Amino acid sequence: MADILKGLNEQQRAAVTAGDGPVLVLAGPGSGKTRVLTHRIAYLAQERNVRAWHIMAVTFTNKAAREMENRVLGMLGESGKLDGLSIGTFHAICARILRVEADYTTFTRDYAIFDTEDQLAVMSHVVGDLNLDPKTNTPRSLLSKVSAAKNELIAAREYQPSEYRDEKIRRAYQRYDELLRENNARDFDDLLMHTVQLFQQNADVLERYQRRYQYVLVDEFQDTNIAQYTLVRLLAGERRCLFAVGDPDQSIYAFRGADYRNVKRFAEDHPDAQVIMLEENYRSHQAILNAAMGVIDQNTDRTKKNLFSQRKKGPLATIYEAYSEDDEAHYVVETITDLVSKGEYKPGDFAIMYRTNAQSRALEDGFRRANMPYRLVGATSFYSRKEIKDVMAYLRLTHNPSDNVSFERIVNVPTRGIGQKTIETMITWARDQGMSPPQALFMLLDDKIDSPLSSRARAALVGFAKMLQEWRRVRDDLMPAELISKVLKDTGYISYLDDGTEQGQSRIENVLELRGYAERYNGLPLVTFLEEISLVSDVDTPEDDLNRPSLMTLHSAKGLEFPVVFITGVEENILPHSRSIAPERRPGITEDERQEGIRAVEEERRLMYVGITRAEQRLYLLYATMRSLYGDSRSNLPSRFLYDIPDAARNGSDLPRRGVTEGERRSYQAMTTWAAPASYLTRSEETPKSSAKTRFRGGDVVFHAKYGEGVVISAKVAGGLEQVDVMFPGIGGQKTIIADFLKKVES
DNA sequence: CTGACTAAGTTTTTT
DNA sequence: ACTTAGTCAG
Repeated sequence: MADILKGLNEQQRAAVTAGDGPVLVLAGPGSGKTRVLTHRIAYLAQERNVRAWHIMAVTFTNKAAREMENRVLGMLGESGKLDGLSIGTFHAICARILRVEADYTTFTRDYAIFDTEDQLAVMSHVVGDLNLDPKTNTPRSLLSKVSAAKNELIAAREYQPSEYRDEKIRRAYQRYDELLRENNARDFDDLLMHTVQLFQQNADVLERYQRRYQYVLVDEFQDTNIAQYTLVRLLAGERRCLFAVGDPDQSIYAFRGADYRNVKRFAEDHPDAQVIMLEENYRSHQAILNAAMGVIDQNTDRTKKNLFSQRKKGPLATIYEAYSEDDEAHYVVETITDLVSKGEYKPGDFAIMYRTNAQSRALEDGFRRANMPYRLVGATSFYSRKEIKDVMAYLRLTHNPSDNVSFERIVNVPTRGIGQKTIETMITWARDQGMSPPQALFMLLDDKIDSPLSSRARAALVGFAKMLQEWRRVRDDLMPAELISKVLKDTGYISYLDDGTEQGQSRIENVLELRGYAERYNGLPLVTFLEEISLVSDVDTPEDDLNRPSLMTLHSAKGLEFPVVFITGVEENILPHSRSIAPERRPGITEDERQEGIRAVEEERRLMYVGITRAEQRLYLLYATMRSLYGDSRSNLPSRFLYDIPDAARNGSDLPRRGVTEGERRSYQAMTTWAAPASYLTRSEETPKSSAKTRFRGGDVVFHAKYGEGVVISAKVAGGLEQVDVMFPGIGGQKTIIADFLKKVES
């Protein structure tokens, strides 16, 4: 007991030792959330004699799951009480349940799991099948609607269209699900929704799992969606032994269905829940926390938290105004060099965070120029590389011949004379025969079968079919790695990649790395390998402990901490991202759209908050006055979030003034030449152009994304566009701006 | 059927 | 700027 509770504060202990009822741990950043959950598992196993078999712990990523498992093992490993403990992501746990309970579902045990790319391929077929206009109904947009519905547990036949556009979505959803079924495949959202359906439709199955999982613990609860929350409630059942840990202020995945209101729902659904708040921060010193609170306090619809730290005082947040992204990179590299040479920090103590992956480029250049090694976190994941996906498609098709997406992916890779036309003929023919294309492919092996294919095309397809048949024959006798070797050899895939370029070489290395990785599955069935690869985003990076500065997006910084943190590109249009502030710039939007815009900016604010709170000792916030984006050079204003940081918590560059003072407004107003309303004009003056009403008039205070606040001098409509002359004190000059780019500021 | 050209569209990311 | 999807001549 002493061991497990050692080093925990009173609230943390209360959480770890809480009784069997529902428990909600609401905790700030750096308060030891995950630690509490880890200790809770060890406590249950050791002190309460709960068999590990009865415990299910859900984490946000696979990596977090592995780390948690290791830590629990470290705490009570020798007692060997962890048999059967389930730690993993929702998706991994659901995938396994669906496989084990396949008899209760309409999919076979061998079902494939489709990732985003596969999903897009399926949805493209849907657009074709339904003759939808791909301009207005892109596969991507349809998919996001379907995914949102699934996340809310709305099945295709329950989807209620409320307007005409939704009717198309409903049909697309239906067709999409049909195609998945034909492929014997589920997408990520299905894993969750189908598991919920399995439990809802089979009381006996649910009861079995409720008996098994008597303790359900969920980490990062603010990032769960409705499906996940429903699942957790079903499992907890009458016992309601739910233990959820989260921080609504760190919810940054709403864009993919996470709903931080689950936290509120949990409290409402469990009125007797024990709610434990952890506010003490063990990570950062107070100045950093004050900066973080200044930013997050601007969000509405939240419970205010008072973050405090007993750490000794540390430096204030430094704001640096760079000229450009190159200067930004330069400043980062210089600062690191300086702090390292003083012996205060080692290279691995630094992290550089940014909103978008595209921003890493200039930083990488900077590091390379200075000959400083760095670590790039995330970016293109190993498993989303083309060459890896190709090889995986071969294995998946071998395992599940109904997988049309994999079939279409590699039927002509490397090129073997099977072109678009042949594939089309083949698919049409297969459909006419009531078979899947891969099934039809095997039919071609029989000479007597008639088909509309040319003899050349048929010969090419037969060659491919023979290979596939051979792989299917040996798949149970070979280890996964051996099967990969055979596929590579039979298809000549390696020489296909070897195009003499460096890129080709690195692709070959990647494929060989995949084969090396598959060695770990020696003795395990192919399906285990396939399933785990589908549910994992990236390979273990053994260089994780490399002593280098890390570059990452703010999203991938979640859960991490570093002594020194730089956040770059803290600018309007980047953080908050232009897409999230688009609604507030657009005039004449509906109330719903406006609310949507506010929600989007609040999520950006939480992202900024997550970034700031990663810092233990030093925090640098950078913005550039000039930055190249999509080719041309643009300038952004410093992010609104910077202005929310209290003066007492920051030093460095002074932020440019954003507003218009009363004195400036009056003096600029004196310059105004009113655009006279139409009623003031005589008939002769009333030309079609000038009679149009302007939205702005002299004296209005307006906001422009680039120049900040200004005062309208005059406005006129010409060529169908409202042109507004505005005086901007921020730049000390006058500009003519199209009205659409201006927003009225309430004064 | 393949390689070369052109147009379009650019968040965040884990599963 | 840069990738990538789609079109077209060889």
